[in-house]
Amino acid sequence: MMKPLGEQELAVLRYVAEHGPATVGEVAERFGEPQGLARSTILTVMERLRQKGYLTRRKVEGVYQYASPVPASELLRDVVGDFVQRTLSGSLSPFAAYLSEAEDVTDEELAQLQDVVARLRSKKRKE
Amino acid sequence: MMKPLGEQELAVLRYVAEHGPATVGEVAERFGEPQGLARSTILTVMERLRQKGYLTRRKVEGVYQYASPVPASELLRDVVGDFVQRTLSGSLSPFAAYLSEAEDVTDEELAQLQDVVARLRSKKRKE
DNA sequence: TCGGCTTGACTACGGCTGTAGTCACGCGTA
DNA sequence: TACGCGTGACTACAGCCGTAGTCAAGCCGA
Repeated sequence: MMKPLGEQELAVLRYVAEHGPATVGEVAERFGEPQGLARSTILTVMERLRQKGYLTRRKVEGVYQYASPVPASELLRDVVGDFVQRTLSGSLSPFAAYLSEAEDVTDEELAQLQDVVARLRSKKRKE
Repeated sequence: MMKPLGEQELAVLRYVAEHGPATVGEVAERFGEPQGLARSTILTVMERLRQKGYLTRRKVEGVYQYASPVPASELLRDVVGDFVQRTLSGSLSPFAAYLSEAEDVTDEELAQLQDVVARLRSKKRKE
């Protein structure tokens, strides 16, 4: 079970996971400010993420550098898994239904999906 | 934008959407009790869902029958869409990543996915 | 040396969600 | 008729999350 993450929390976590180790000041400036978030807000969120184990920090030249112990891709994969389990009770059909209505699937995403479906099929055959 | 739904709220909504119109008493008995939820809890949740517009009700022989205005499948599809937008900022890659690790994809789900990917491809070609 | 800016810890507060108690009302039965 | 039971409205409360102010300490430049 993942500890639950709020929407904003995840957004911040993603930012940190994607933009390498960063200080609160950096995140506040580059991520928070554009969205009108106060520095203290970013600080609070990051500290909560650390408490939940999603971020670690290390003092470098007097200031804390925060980093995600897992890469962003893995993080998001887990988030999706959690969503499928908790919210869809494990069923993938709703996803398929969503996809079939989805408007803007990029070529790349489509290719990824196709690839993964093909892989699942061959795995299935082997079983 | 969907009004946000809590996890439990969605579970109840799903139950009602899938098991036709039902009274609070019925939902409490068949859905709530097995999970140790008090009748008043179910009532509160259902009323909140109604306030948010996810449920409607109609008095039938003195008692309210609650129903979902949209079928469960559509509901879940929208929930997925909302998740993809809000949480993944519209990107499908994390979902592909999840799938490639997924353990228990049923034959049926796989078929659905394959189908939908094929459909997306042909649609793409036409554009 | 002193004042300002950066940093970090603490505190706060409102809203949403999960959970539930309580109370009043109406209907059916004893 | 009086009581019990199902039903529904209201109230409550704790936890989590989004948001932020404030304060103390340290560092750097005037």
